[in-house]
Amino acid sequence: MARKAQHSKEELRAMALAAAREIVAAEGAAGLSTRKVASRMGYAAGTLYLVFRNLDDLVLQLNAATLEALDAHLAEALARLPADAGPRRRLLALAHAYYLFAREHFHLWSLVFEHHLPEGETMPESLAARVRALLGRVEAELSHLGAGADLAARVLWSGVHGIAVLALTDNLAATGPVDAPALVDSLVNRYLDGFAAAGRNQS
Amino acid sequence: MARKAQHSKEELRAMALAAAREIVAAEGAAGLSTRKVASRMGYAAGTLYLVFRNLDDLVLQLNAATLEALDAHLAEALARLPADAGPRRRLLALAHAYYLFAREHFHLWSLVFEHHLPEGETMPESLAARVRALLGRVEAELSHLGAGADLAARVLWSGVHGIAVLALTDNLAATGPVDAPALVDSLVNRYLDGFAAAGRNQS
DNA sequence: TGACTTTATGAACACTGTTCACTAATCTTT
DNA sequence: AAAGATTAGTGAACAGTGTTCATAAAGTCA
Repeated sequence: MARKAQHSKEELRAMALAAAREIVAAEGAAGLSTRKVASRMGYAAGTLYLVFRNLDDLVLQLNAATLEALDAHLAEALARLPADAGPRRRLLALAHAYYLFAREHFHLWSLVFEHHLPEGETMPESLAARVRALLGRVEAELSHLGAGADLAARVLWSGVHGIAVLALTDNLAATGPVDAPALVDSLVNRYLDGFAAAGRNQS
Repeated sequence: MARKAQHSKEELRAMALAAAREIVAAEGAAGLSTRKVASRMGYAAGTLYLVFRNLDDLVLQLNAATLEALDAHLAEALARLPADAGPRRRLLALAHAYYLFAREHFHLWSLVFEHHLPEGETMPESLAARVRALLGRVEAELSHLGAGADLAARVLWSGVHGIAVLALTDNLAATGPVDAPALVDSLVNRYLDGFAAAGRNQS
């Protein structure tokens, strides 16, 4: 052994992710650079490459952490609900919590969906697992629908995500003021109503 | 006057947008650079600044063109429908056409939503007008709902957009194979069912 | 002390967006 | 035809980017 490490690799990793998180939160994805992350840690840029394959790798790990925080945020929202709250109420809570998280952590949340991995490469399992966990939360609240719950979960998840994207990137604001929570309510309530109606017709 | 222009400013603008479109379509937003656009036109990079304020400005104009192409694509889809097709059928056609366009022109379509304008700046009217035109198409098919048509239009538009985003960026694929058109069908049909049911209860 | 190992550096490379002094080609005027 | 005016377009420069890698510094062991 030689040159006692100031920080273990695990510490370096955590410091880099924390620095990157602060930068993205404050300046957006465009403000992120290896030199800026490194200098915030008190290291040279080259040091990052001892811990990450490249900047893409760092972003992927930051995104996994963001999804973990989102998951915790959703769990809290559910915990605040009365114990006897029904599925619809719980789904609405999840949907609104999702939108609030996206708004509060806009840049970090954007990075998750705007970071395209290089052609052909596949999402690392660490990230995929986090996505599954989130979707699982929605599926759990829809299990009473029986067959079709997984489809409904994906529709609602995507729908709420779409509302957040368009509302927060001003792509809807061009058409007048947007009340995103009202859109979320309408989506969840009408979709669930429709699902119930369709079910009655079939049976 | 001196040094007869090889191309008028309008021609330069069109050439630059065409070059940028090809680059983005082939390599994605990350592959776009002023030098690459210029060299494809047979000009130096500096020339672009005679026609565009900066690269952001070029991207904004490219995005306006992309939305124009999307609008034409939607118009075609409606035109292919039988003249007696009802609103639901027309809405489904619009939704599926939107998804297909996003899939076929993935990189160009992504650029529209992933290009955040600098903090505080507002979307140029040329783009805003195109967004309004697209949303107007959906609203037109929902006018039979009376009050709440504009809300429903935003919900459906956002929802279909969200499905396209998550399906095409593999953020849902992590949870197993995704049949995006089936998600679109479910969203539009159940939401309209639910809207009809809610309307009955109120009256 | 000398040999060995590992940590971290910082210079180098090829690239980026953007600016601007300048050239070369054309038009206008003499 | 010659001289002067005008401008389209250039290309070098600047500050920044991600990434690599020889090298220096600092520690351990014999």
